[in-house]
Amino acid sequence: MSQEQPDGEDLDFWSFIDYAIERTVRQLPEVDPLAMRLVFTLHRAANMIVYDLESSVHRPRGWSWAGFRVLFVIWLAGPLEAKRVAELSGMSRAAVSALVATLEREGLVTKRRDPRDRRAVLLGLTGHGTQAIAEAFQVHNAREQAWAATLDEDERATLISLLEKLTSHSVRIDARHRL
Amino acid sequence: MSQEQPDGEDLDFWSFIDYAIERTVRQLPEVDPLAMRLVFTLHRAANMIVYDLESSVHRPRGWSWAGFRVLFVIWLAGPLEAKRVAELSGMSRAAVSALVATLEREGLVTKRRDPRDRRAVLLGLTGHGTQAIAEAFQVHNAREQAWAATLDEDERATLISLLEKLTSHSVRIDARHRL
DNA sequence: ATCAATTAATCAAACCTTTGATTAATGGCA
DNA sequence: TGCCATTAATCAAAGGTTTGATTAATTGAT
Repeated sequence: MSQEQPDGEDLDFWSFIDYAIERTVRQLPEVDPLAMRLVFTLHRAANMIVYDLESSVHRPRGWSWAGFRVLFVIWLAGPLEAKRVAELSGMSRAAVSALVATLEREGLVTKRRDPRDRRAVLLGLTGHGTQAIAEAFQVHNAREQAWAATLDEDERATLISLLEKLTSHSVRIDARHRL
Repeated sequence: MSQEQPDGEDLDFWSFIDYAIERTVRQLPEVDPLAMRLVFTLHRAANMIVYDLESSVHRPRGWSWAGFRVLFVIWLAGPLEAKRVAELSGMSRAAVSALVATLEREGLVTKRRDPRDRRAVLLGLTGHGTQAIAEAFQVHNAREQAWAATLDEDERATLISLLEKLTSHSVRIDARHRL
């Protein structure tokens, strides 16, 4: 038992993936351990970075990660239809709608009906919103730089390139995406 | 205007990042475009894959992505303290607590007080839960393989290695993490 | 010109996540 | 032994996300 089945209680955040792969492959031989490790590690990395950025930069400003993403899109590309904001931030229209209600309440975002299409809502930033996102983004990017500094310049470029390859081929496997 | 400031309304999911970097660097010269692109692309990739896996594999089974992650941890390492489940799945104890309430209601997970430490709750899978996660994981991994097939074997190994380097050095920048 | 199909935003309901607080249990130190 | 600090799970409150439904507006075909 002690050699055959290592006690799950001894596992920690870092050791889990190796254990998981070993156990899974043993139980389900047709499982692809490399694919498993790839998705697990990618999800882990993104989660860790997002949690760090959100808790160190955005929450202290009263924002959420999602709120920051919407503010960022509107800052750069606004005023913009809510539908487009949803697309550019990778969220659903319903999520943007609920989120914008919060951001509007906080005096960061403005909403008005698009005169050219009465179905559509145009989202813009208030003066305060513009100032706040410009400031926050600098702090955010400084933190991004701290993370990116873990890799050298070549590694960064490689990582980006591989991730871009991964995402751009999503159409090939008909990946589900938000509407 | 037409050359100087491309209309935000022409942007789509794929073109946004280039536009965002160009615009940001122009407004805030000290911004590091590579770090920006790295974090953006990583978050995008993880988001796309998770959304695809969740909507194609887990939601049809009545599960959420988070539910799947908890079931997976308990399947492999359980029975296990809730605290440990939280650590291995990268969630907070409060999140696991709320999630397990749902999974227990669905007859997938069992909870009992740990006789050795009355504060702790031991989480295990029901027979049905065990069967369900084993089946779901095979479908899940097949989908993971579809994603991973976008890259060749060497690229996969490189990507994993870079992501692992990125995450393991989180301690170096004192990254915030869940308690 | 009319109608049906499509589109945009929001709603409803359920679930997931966060922080800090709460309650109960444990461990270590004096 | 007793007390205090720490620990574990849950609670409370607020907010974020999903799907399908709803309401209103637009578009395209006849």
